[in-house]
Amino acid sequence: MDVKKDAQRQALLDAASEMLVHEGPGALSLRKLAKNAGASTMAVYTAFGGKDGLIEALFEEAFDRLAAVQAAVPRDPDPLKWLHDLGAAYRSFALANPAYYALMISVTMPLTGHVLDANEDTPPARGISHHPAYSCLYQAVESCIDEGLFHEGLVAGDVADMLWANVHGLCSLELAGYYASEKAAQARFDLSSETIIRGLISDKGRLHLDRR
Amino acid sequence: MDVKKDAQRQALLDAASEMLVHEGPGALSLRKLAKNAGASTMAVYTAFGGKDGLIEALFEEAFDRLAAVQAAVPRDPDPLKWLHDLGAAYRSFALANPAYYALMISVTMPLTGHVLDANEDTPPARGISHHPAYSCLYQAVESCIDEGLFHEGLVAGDVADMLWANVHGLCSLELAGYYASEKAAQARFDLSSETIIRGLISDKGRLHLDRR
DNA sequence: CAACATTTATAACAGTGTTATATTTCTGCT
DNA sequence: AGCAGAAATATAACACTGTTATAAATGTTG
Repeated sequence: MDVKKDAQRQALLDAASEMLVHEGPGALSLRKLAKNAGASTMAVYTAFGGKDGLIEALFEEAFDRLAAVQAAVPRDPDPLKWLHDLGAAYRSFALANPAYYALMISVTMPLTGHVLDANEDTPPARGISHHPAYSCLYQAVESCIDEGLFHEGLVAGDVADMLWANVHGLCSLELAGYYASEKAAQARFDLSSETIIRGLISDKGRLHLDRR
Repeated sequence: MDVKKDAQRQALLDAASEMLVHEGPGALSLRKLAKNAGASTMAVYTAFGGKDGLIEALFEEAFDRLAAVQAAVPRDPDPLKWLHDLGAAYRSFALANPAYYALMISVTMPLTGHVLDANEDTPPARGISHHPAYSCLYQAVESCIDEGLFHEGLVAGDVADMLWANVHGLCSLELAGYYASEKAAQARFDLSSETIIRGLISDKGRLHLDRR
């Protein structure tokens, strides 16, 4: 019965998610999880192959949630506005789900495990570039380029990567408590997006910006 | 004898640093550390108060190393060039010391421990804004503003924070393996710094840029 | 229905950080 | 100097962790 197996797997995932959100990634132990989900410790091994598999599953769920948040952002006719709203939604997600966000970072930069060696085969970009969580951002950038709002020669993927890295840096520092207040963090966020947009737009984009 | 105590403390710190660099943060166990340093497990408790204290000490050492790298960057007469070189040096540090860099991130965003609650008192910005590792960046931005290269109304601290967050985001994603190659990562880095500078400079700054 | 495969539960194993308990060492004062 | 008292040590125990072996129960298939 695949349905029963999937049900148990989902129950474990839900319980793990609950523990993750309420007690943080550090409090996620297999024994407590099994107790909370009303299962045995071994269930985690048959369903996920071990703790790493469970973390990976939670990692994917985090990205799915982010993708849902990004997809829910209204596609403003002005691609620059859309781009801005996507960034704000990203930050909202990070602030609303700090444990998930911490998990997303921790898995890609494994602290509990080992440091990535140079000779270790890292899955190419972890396939994030092709994840739904990324596609909205990519499309918004593409729209800006198609409408000639940006400078000549800019490649959508490069620009999207840059924007992603920027909001990621801002959010991770904010969650780490680097900024004195949420207001200060918001100010950094606004300044960043404003500055980067200013650096990207061409003269035509500037015209477009004045006109709206 | 304080000198003896400090010597033992330094020996433990050196051994921990060695283990951190060669085996990653996950392999740093107190028992192995004590064995490597030729001491007892309790020595870590008398010297650092526990593993958290040790991690904190390594964290401070990481920032000190970063500060040294930043301070070693030649202070180019052109503050924009200086700013660029500081960013490049930051990335070099992150790539050369991935374990230390991972530690810097992990402590500020405690994964092994708990997630920061809203009611938890986070030391204001962890005092990083006043750390030597930050001051070069701040001074370079200040120079740009003093020379009128940037737009009116920009505050040095805000701009420095923004730049820090940006390079941090880029480096952490690069170390996480998000980019297909080092060349791709370099391209993102160049595009980012170029775009942000373009977004910051005023018309006078543009003139300055053309003239050099 | 019987034979095989899979998934459970229980317990054991090898680790971890931390703490308790003596023992030793060092410090400071008369 | 010598002797309290304090501090640092070493050893072992404790409560945990993820993982693995073993055996019983369950499910699947010919």
